[in-house]
Amino acid sequence: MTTSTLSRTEAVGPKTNSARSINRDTLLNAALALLGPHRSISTLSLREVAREAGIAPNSFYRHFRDTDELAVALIDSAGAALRHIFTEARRNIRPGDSVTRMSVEIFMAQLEAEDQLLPLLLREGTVGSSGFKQAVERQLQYFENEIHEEMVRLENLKGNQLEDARIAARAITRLVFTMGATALDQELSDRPLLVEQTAKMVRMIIRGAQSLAILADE
Amino acid sequence: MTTSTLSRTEAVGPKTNSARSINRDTLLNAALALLGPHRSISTLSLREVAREAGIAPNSFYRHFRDTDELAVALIDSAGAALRHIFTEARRNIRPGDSVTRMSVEIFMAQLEAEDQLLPLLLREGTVGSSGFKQAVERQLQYFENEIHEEMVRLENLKGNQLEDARIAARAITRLVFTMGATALDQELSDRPLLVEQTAKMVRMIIRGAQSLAILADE
DNA sequence: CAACTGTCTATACAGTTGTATATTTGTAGT
DNA sequence: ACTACAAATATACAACTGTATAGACAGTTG
Repeated sequence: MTTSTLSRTEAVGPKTNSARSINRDTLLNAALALLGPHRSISTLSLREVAREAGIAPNSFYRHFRDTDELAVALIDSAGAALRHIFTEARRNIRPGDSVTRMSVEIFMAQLEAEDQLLPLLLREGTVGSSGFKQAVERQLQYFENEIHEEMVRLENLKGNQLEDARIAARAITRLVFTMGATALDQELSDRPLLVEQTAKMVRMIIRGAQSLAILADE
Repeated sequence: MTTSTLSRTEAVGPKTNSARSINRDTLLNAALALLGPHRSISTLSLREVAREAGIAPNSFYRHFRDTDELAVALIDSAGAALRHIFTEARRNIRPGDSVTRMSVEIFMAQLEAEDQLLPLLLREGTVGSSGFKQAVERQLQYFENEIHEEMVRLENLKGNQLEDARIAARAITRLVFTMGATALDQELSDRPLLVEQTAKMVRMIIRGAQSLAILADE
């Protein structure tokens, strides 16, 4: 799952290494295991990851220049996996269901998923090296694009116009991610309420965007 | 400025210490100086702060249990100072001005303020100890409350009803803070555009909230 | 003055970190 | 089977961390 974006190198694998070969993915998984649900990537040390992966500290350099490069790879990987989950899940939505609520629910469900990929993306937006922050930003923009497309598509069906759909999509992305991050630090029992609130927020934005568009038409 | 919330202890000051006395504030300022515009609190070490403040490492313990306690104090202090700035600035808005746009502009202006208090609050929401994250959350809720009050007040004037004003206020707070954090990592020249976008997002939320309220009434 | 107070410092220690260097190991090619 | 080579390791080092311990200093009390 998490390996999909990183298989570039292993396809060219020069040696048919022994079964216990060490790739970038081994290290990524080790890092993921260390992170758990609350710890931040920036606190990972090179030695710690190497230890977890069962290799010597220096072997780390064969795969990543430093922990920062690993962090970026982790973000890219998590983002790709998540987007896959989302597009897959959205394909199965039956017509008539509330798309926004459905999406928010899928989103929040991922908070508790075993792989802990979403928390990764939620937590790490604002700290770290600039390269790292750019990686997170990139992933957010992918989501933003998908939401944008979805909005345009739906509104075309309804024959309405959406002014600044781009901005609305941006607002929705950021808002949902922020609320998700908030949810991470709260009790599990509070989450349904948060899902409800977040869905309502999203509806506010969509309706507000429509309303502003109508005004602009007159 | 940043000392307002922390003057508890110094008022009871037991000794008339020599002129170069070391308070919590001295350490807070040292930490602030080290942080600069991009560095995260969590990377501060006890020794580093002590060095910057010009005291021995162990003296740190006289004022804070650990760097985490200092971080919480820093957040509380920054939040209080910022809220003061905002309420002050909002008092001077002339009737007829767009409150939301005005507020967003004030907000974004604080991004470049010398004290760097806002960036502090924007950056540190999602990482760190749970105590620290709660401190940030607390500050966000203060802002949320103020926006809520403002919304209720304005909508009373217009005779409209606001459904879920609370949720709308929450959405606005989180969204503006997130967009602010995004702005921090972008070129200065891009910021006016971001201000525009963010203001529009806020207007979407407000209008969406109104629109949903009207629907609920029928 | 002497004793006591709280504040700050100096020294020290064990642990961890990133990385430079040299060495071993396992596999492929001829 | 022997060499060549890449991958992984072992050892080492200087820097830094948080903190334990003990001592120096100034100000307030008796």
